[in-house]
Amino acid sequence: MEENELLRKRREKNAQLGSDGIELYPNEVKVSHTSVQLVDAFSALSGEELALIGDVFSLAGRIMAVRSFGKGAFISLQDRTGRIQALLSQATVGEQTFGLFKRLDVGDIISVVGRLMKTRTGELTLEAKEFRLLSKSIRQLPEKWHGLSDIETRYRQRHLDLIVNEKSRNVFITRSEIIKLMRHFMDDKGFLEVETPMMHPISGGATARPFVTHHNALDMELFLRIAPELYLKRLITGGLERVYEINRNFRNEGISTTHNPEFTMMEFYQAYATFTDLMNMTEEMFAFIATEVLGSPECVYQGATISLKPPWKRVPLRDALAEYAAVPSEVLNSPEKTRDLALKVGLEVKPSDAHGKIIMSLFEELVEDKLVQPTFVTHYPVEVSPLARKNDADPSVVDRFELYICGKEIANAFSELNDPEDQKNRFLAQMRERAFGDDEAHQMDDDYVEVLEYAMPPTAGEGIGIDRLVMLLTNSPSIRDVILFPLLRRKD
RNA sequence: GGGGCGUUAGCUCAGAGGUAGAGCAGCGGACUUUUAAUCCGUUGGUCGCGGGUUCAAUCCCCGCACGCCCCA
Repeated sequence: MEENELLRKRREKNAQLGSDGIELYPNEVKVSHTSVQLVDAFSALSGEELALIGDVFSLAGRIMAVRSFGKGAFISLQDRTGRIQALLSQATVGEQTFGLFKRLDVGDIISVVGRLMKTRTGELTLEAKEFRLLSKSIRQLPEKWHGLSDIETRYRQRHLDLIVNEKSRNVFITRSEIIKLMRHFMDDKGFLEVETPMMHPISGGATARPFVTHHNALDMELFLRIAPELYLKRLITGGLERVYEINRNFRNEGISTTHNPEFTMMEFYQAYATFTDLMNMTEEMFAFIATEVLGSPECVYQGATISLKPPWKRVPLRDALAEYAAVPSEVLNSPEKTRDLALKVGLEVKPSDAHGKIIMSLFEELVEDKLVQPTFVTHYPVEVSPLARKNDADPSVVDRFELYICGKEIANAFSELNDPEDQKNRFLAQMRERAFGDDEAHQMDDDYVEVLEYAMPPTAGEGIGIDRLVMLLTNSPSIRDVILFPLLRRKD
């Protein structure tokens, strides 16, 4: 980075501080409280009451603002919990120490030890008895009032975003809470958290293009996983019965406000459950998390009020096409009419595309956006669901649902296919799709079929897109707002 | 991949074919209770990069890079 004048002056200043015997990057420091602990515990007390407590508080944090007035200065000290005002006055710390303080800069990290007091406007303030420089900054922070708003800089220099933008900080704190609550919810129901491979010799568990990598010692091609599904079902076959995994998936596809090439899923499998059970469980889980995080099962997303209070709407995919796009069932019953409609609405249809695949495309084109309140869309075509169990009454569809909220797919679940012969045939059908040029079609996985031959219990499984859920609960318009380091092109 | 918009000081933003502007930050000074502290003074720019038009381009034109939004 180019050396500008400000940077050069700071370096010179630091050299001077150093040669004056000031340690710029000392190590050990004892901190007794956080800023918010003090604000919460002592804001209600009067100055007289605070005076009785004494010099027992030590804090560390970053200087975010300085308001100096000659022989004293108020600073805003920011730590992980928030901010508190501190007062440095020459009368209290002495001329020499105050002189050192005046050489510090906004952005420096210091510790302060002192007592609590009230200013005449009633603000709780830590009056320093002593302070210590803990880490010297040589770069200027973004502006104190407007903060950092340039989107690109916020993503590329997330540390600045986090220092300066409280909103951004809160999004990631909430993200962590959401995941913690989800773990809590799953653990309570007797699920075991597991970790399965991120590097797969065969890419499977979803229809998506994988990232390819190579293991040198084994001279083996490997794929970053697009889903943990097949491994988790091996664990179900192994008798663990209830497992979940919260981790990254990687899909080699475009980037948008709802897509990052690596994203986080919570995927879980429950033996002796059906996809209907999972609908109930998902309602319960989301309402629980929203209530814990927001205080109620309602949230506002980009102006729309969303109620996560159960029960949510459940609608078979074909009925959704009728209800939201006025597509009659006689069209969906006929492969020819379905194809004609797809062409009419401008979809790209290949001659090899199966009937169910076109129905799915029509749904995505005509219905998805309209599903604002939480909606379970059920009974997807068998052709687009190679790992799901066929519906007993109608084998052209599977016992599957996708959850839509605010027009976005948030979860996908189904009763698992555990008939090894059916599974083998589904893989073969996918191979044919692949031969017709669909490079997202599922690969053949003979090892997985063999697993099913040992008998997997009837099971239902679900994947929940954590990033999208966090977007919803933090009212974030872009997935990049909820991923600390979203993928960007390199900037040289 | 296509279209639209954007890129000017550390940050937030104005600007106009003719020597580049503000606020904040910074620097120097004043000030013992500030709250975007205040007051006086002041430094700081490859106007994203490369070409073209022009006497003259940061501004107009073309291309590229990066970002955002929409579409596929």
